[in-house]
Amino acid sequence: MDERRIGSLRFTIDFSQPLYEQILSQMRSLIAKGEIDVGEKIPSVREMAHELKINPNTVMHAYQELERDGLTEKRRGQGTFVTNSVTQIRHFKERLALDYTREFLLNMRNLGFRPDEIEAYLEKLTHGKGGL
Amino acid sequence: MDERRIGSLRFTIDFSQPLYEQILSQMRSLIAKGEIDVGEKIPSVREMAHELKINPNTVMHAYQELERDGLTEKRRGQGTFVTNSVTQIRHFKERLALDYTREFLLNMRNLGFRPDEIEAYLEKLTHGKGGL
DNA sequence: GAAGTGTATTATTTGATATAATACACTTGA
DNA sequence: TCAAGTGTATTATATCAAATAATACACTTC
Repeated sequence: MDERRIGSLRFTIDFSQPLYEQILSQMRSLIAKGEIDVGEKIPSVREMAHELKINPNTVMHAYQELERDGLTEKRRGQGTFVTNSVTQIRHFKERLALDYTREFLLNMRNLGFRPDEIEAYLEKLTHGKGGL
Repeated sequence: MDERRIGSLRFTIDFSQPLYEQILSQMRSLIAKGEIDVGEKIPSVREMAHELKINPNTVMHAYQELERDGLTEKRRGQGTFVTNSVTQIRHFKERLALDYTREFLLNMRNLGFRPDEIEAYLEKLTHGKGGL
């Protein structure tokens, strides 16, 4: 587990997942939660690679996925910027939320849980002592 | 997408995931839902490999995980059997349900959803027209 | 003892992941 | 103008997980 600060952003890298996926998911989260502003510049490929001590190609991989998500736009010679479209970001969140929820429901149903049981279980876990 | 019947069991194999993981998750589901009875014999490594047209070693991999889950017991010269312990199976379901739910909550929170929003979203999706 | 079990070993292939080194195209600003 | 900083592309290499292949061994049942 390795933690690095890049500008005002905090990144945590380990070896449990592919590096580019870790960058991708953390960047998605930062943008989705508005911790990076709309239109704001994100760290350059080279800076990110240098700070995280990984290869620029690996960062590139993550950044290309971000653009496919519609979350960023690249400007040659300038850098990579979060999209100005709040709508784009909202759509991304809706898309991913739907994916996550469907996967969760499928997993639980494969264990034999019925829809009402799933809701009850989630509620119990959410409201339980200790939270989460 | 390839579908095979092995005895009374139905298996579906594709190339979206590692083969042993597909066997593992489908077998887990069959046992968890009681579609294979407690104490019942499951297909032999060789039979499964032959029917699914894959390598016995790959089936072995999945079966070893099943045993680590506490869902099966192996008897040399006889075969692999679902555990007789209903408690074991219940514990496995509780363990996995907790994992799935925690992962789901983490994913949603990373998108900026608050706990009450997550519950509301799940409920909306579950009770919506079309189901699932 | 033959047939069917799980198990172990060794070798090989394939694809995803990551690194490395380099070069090119574009933009900005001194 | 040109240096510095951007994204991009290419080629080569290394590593590891996943899967296959071929065999052999130990055990159980009939």
